[in-house]
Order: sequence, then structure tokens, then C-alpha cells
Amino acid sequence: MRSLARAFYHRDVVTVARDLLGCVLVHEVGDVRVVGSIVEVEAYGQDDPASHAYRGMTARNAPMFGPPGHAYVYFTYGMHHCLNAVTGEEGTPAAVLIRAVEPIEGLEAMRARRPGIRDRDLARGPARLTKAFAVGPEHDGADLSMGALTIAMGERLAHDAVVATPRIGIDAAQDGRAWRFAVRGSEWVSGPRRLEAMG
DNA sequence: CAGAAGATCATCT
DNA sequence: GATGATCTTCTGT
Repeated sequence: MRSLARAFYHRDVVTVARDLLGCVLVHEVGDVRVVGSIVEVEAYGQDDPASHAYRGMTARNAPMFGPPGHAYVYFTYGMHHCLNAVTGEEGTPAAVLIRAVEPIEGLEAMRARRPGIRDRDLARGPARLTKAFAVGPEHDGADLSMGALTIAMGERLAHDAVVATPRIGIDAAQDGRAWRFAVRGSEWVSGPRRLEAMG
């Protein structure tokens, strides 16, 4: 598998979000490798009131202003981590939230990390997938809040979003703000109600 | 310094 | 459909 080039992320956030569908998310911790196909994403652009960066740069959202292709991982609700891919021009805040992936490889590890959870729900949600994939300070060590974690750059890095042709169809929904995209008909997107909303 | 809200999830009715 | 968990981040004073 090949990592996505920086140029992939160096584009409009909505375009990148759409194109990330079907791409593969890979994370390795020691010998353990887990892989999943991205089935649901959400784009947060510069003028989006729902974006963490809407009111300018802060300590938390600084990675969103950084170079495309890096990760923006944030902690929320006192217990969850969420993973984003930074896109567009450096200096212009934009990122794609990875909302759900379909597990492909490393199911055993995912089950161990999320005991008692049905396979279908292992990575079906932005905070669920970070737990199944062990994305977070406790496993990555790096200072995630500074965007030190990098996805998809050809360099030797712990995190790689890998190329795969976007499969199936695409649906878009506008929450009034962030653009959400999901693989049409996928059983692995985060929530039946959301699917319905996407028509 | 206090207060509120949060790109969520699991669990319950 | 509603609620509690749990704590960081941001805002206003």
C-alpha cells in the first residue's frame, strides 16, 4: 500500500473529505496493525461556525492551521479522542473529521480494545474508531495536541492513510454547517438516523 | 477564577 | 428519546 501524498491534502477541504471515502486508515502500535476503510467523514472549513478554528487559532486547534497531511487529534467530553486530517493551505484552518471506518484487518486487536462491542460498532463513530485504532497520547506518545502525528506523507511515520480507490457512491448532507459524506449503503457509518438524514 | 459547552458514547426506558 | 459520564478548553469577569 502507498501513502497518500501531501498534495492529496493540499486541496479544498470538501474535496479532500469526499476523496477520503474508501481510503484506508492504518495504525500500528508495536507489532499490532489495524486497518480500516473510511466510510464516513465530515469537512470543517474556514468559514464554518462549527469548526474549532472559527474564532481563530488557539492552543488546541493550532494543528488545523498547520501544513496539510498532518493529524489534528483532540480530546472531548472528558473521555473521547477524535481524529482529523488537516487540509488546504498552511495558515488556513481546515480539517476532515474521520467519523467511521469499516474494519479490514486487526479485528482481534480492535475487539480487545473495545471489549463486549459488536464487530459492527467497533469503529462506527469518530470516538469509537480512535479507541479501536488506539489513536491517542497513551499509544502514540507524540504530542498530538501539536499535530506532531502525521498521516500520509511518504516519510517513515506511525500513521498512514493509504490509497485505495473510493468505492461505491457518495452521499452528502449539509448540517447547516459542516459537510458530511458517507459511503452509500454502508452498514458501518455512525448511526441509522444519520444515514436516513443523508437520504 | 468560575462557568459553560462540547465535531460523543453507552445505557436505560 | 433521554441521561450521565467526565474533564478540557475557551470565554468572560
